[in-house]
Amino acid sequence: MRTIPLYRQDSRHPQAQACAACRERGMALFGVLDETALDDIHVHIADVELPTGSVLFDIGERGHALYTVRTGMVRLERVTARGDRRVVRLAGRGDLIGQEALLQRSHLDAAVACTPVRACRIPRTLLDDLSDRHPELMRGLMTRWQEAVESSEQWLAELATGPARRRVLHLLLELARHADDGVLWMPRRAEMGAMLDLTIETTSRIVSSLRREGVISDVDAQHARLDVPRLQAALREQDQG
Amino acid sequence: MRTIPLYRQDSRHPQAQACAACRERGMALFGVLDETALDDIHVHIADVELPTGSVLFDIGERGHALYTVRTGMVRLERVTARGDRRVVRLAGRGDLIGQEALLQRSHLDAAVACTPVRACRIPRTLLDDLSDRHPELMRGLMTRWQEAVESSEQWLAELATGPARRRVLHLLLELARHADDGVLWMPRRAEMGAMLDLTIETTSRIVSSLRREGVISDVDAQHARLDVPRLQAALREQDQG
DNA sequence: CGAGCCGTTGAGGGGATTCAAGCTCAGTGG
DNA sequence: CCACTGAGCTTGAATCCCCTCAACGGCTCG
Repeated sequence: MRTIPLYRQDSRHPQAQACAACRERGMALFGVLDETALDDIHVHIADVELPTGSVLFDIGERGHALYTVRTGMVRLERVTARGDRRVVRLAGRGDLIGQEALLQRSHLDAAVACTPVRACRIPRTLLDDLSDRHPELMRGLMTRWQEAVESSEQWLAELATGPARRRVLHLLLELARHADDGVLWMPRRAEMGAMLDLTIETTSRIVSSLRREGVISDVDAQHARLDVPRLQAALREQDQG
Repeated sequence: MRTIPLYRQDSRHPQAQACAACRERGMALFGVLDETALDDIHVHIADVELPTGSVLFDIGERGHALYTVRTGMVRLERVTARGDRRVVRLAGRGDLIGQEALLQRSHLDAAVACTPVRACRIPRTLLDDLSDRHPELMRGLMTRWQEAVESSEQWLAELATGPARRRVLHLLLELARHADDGVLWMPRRAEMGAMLDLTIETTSRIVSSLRREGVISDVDAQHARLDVPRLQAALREQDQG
């Protein structure tokens, strides 16, 4: 296991430790940079803490920063031509959001904290500079972009397709991917509705029935434990029967 | 209006003319390159013609090339966990597809020609080389990637949301964006179904009724003319009433 | 001419929405 | 202490939309 150099451990910038921790997990965008380059950038990156409901950026804003999510969940949502909210993607630990800021474009969707969130705010100008001096960064950026495409298409294929029960089951799978200790975050029914294009009532009925079937069990109002084998079984029977 | 230099007009590489034409329209990925650089790349790029139904790349393939669509429509589709086809995006003139090849990743969705297609096949290795020597290309690449994200999220928000009629109307709008002369390509009912997650019968019923209402009128089996104002009106009434 | 594909239309059933009522729970103030 | 309130969740009943099953017509092609 790599250890953090001493001079970095008690650095004047607490951000240095945050960046180093990310690097350890191999999830940092700046993982490819060498240590001296890393030391330069901490000052520009802010580790922000956001309570549930905070807006990282809003629709139409000309973005000045990108964010890497460190903990918690962020939803990316937009307003349809019809006028209702539609969640198009979820971002969790390690995900990069707001890339469009790099292109000086305005955001087409809003990023809202679904849970308390810690994120690293990376100014656009920093990345502009870095990408000149460190072209090896580009590959990481492209990878993040591709991951956004894949995540969005995955969402379309599994969470926006088929009967309501199937969509809820797949949402639970998706939420489980982001759960660290077996306990997953349960969105409110209205939020699940915005994610799956269902009404509050339908969502509630399905969640209740899954609870009765033992697929999920409540931990508290916002968290539940998931019985993955049962969920898989439910999905199989759903997809064939 | 810019004219193509003589030496390029009767170049040994017919591709030179194709590339120049794209550049004229400002849609070329390589638009930022200067002319000598352009001359170098023609040899590597192939202008391919594909009949309806051709597969540009398939799910799971390790991609070796990217494609810019010059004419026609390409659908990007994948197979859901449930086992059915789901179209997640359409690509038309000027769109770049298959970027994941750059990252040496395998394709997560298949690209299939919906109509006769002309496309430029750009080998991965060419772009690898170019991005070293011409870092200004990166911005264009990132823009294309962002466009893929936006297109996929747009698809999710408008074509996968709400009642069937609304979804069909929005699909027609999307198809109209790619129509050059007021005549748009009408997919088969089964394809529209795969795009909107509807059955053939439901799709057929809605299309028929739109025809009766005068929103669309057939040109031939595969093409129709669209009355945009009526479509807009139909959408308004759909979304409010 | 029959076979097969595609689109259309009908009838019936099922699943999601709508409308409505009741529930729990936290916060508030009498 | 407890009624009051409002927000969020649940459940029921009726309606409507979409799917399923089925039949039929137009068209191409062997």
